[in-house]
Amino acid sequence: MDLPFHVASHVDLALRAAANRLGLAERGFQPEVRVADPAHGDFQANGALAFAKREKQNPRAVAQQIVDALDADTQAAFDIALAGPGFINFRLKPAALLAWLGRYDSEEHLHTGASSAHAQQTWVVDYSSPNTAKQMHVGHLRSAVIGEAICRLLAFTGARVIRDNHLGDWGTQFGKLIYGYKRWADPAALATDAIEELERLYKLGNNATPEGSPALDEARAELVKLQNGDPENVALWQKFSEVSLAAFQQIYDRLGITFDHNLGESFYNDKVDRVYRELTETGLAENSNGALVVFHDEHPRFSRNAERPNPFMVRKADGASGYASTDLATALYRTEHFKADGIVVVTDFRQGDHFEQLFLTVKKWFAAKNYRLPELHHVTFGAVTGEDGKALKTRSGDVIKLKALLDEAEDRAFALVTEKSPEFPETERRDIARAVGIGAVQYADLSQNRSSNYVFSWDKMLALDGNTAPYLLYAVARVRSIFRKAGLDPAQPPTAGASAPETPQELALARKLVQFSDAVQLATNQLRPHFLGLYLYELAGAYSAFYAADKVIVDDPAVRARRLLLCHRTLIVLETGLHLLGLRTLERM
RNA sequence: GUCCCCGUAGCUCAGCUGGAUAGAGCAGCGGUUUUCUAAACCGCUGGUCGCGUGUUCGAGUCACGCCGGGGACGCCA
Repeated sequence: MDLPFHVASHVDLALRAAANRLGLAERGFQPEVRVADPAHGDFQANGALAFAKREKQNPRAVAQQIVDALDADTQAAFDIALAGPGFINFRLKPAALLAWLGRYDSEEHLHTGASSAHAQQTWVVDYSSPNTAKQMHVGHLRSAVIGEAICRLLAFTGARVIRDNHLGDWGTQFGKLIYGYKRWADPAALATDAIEELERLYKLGNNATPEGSPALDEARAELVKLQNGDPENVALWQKFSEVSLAAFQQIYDRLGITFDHNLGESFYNDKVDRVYRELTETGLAENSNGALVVFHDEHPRFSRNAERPNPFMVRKADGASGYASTDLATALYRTEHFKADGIVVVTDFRQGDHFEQLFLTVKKWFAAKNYRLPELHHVTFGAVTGEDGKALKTRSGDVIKLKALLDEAEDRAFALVTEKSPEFPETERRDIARAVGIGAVQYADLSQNRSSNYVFSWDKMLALDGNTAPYLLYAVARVRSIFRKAGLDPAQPPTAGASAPETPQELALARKLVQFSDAVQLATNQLRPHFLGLYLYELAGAYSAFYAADKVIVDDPAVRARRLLLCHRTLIVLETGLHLLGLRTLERM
């Protein structure tokens, strides 16, 4: 039989069919299939327990009944056993493992297998989103890294993904920047490191315009001129944006990120009037102290009756738009223009309230106007701290620039590569250092549950053991090394005549490989890339154990072919998975 | 005051819609290489899952209440 990519869903369907034949389905039987502890099997179904309890029957008897009613193909593919109070354990037989591995033999076929989950869907992912005229710093790292991984996971599972960089390119800071620029801009500095110079000019402008000073009035006048379309200031603002994007792109190139759009806040300037109008005419928004706000009275936090009311500020009392209004306009634009089925916004957890209010408002607004409502997800993440638990800073207390952080990662990785593989030519060591260093920084973010804070530690992320990028990249290099030494092309492994996995390490590795589909599904459904990272770590561990126990290049052709097959499938799954997380893989290291 | 996130081994962290004996890495102790990358592998040691009550056949996971850390709370984003 042909097992599908996602074997757990086959088990689920087979159990449902069996329950249906027994008439249990209409009484509410749910299989409850999940990946099992390897001690028990590959998958387990727990549904008989709850069902039997509800029906006041013996759970083991119910489970046995269902097992007996399973179709012949499923019975043939799995060793099936009852255990404990009524668990049904499924263990893929070696032949079935081999059949699955035979079918999913390339990154492309893995993608085909996974792509039904979000087929025909469009997802807009809003991530990174730095402010223009400033350098990206360490605080921008997580959104970029996590957001990119989520994009790749969604695309791998079949979605059309639109990467949208929602730049902070509009706001009061531009008055002060223009004020500073017009007085102190240094053309030479602008030519060499424009963004550095813009930061300097903003600081000068900010320091020169204290509260209540005439200079502040001048800066505000510059902002008003910009907002009213003054050609000189608009040209300056455009220059700031271009310079900023060019600087950001240098970072994005190193992280493997390419945005489809850079629709910043300024893009929505002319789209907020419609938001005001529709929220007012639908009665969702109201005037409060001169501002246009939305309350959500059903929600204790956002009710007008809350002890400290926290309304959603759609328009400020002075008539200016805030980010609530641009975010509302953004949600509408993504729905209407991109036809988004899902919208994902990746920001840190401190903006949780804002997005909760935003989504509540969008739901009511779209319902009132009869607009189609996409899935809305706010993907949050915790803070990055130093090993002292405090915000990450340089020794002198400054914010760490992202460029400097990535440079240091590469430098440290280069020192490691040079220590471990001094015989490699320097250009190759530099290249390896880029993949290992940047990958270590990315993977440190991705290997951990994004909800918690994470402690930034060079030693941990560059460690050669544990759940780190170097360990995973090393596993890839070891697989490739076997093919290289044997003079074989890993793109065309000689796996014909492979026998089914046999040794404990072969079986454990084969089982792990089949579970790739579960890891992808879990990581994508929950928008939590660390589930995939954890899986890859376990896979690399299973491979290392196999590597130590079972020699691949042996004389027996059937054994050699099956071990090469396992090596090859490990290679494509590891590489596919690492690429999904945004890492670059290596030939050797 | 209201709400959100976090609290699991000495340290850093996994633990998915409640499931079987709570798992890794580091640190500590002990092994493995005439054999495909030892940047590896294997074993041992290490836990009142912050505390309490409840729901359940079953709770690290759910509910409620405390304790501790971080955060948000009207015109910044």
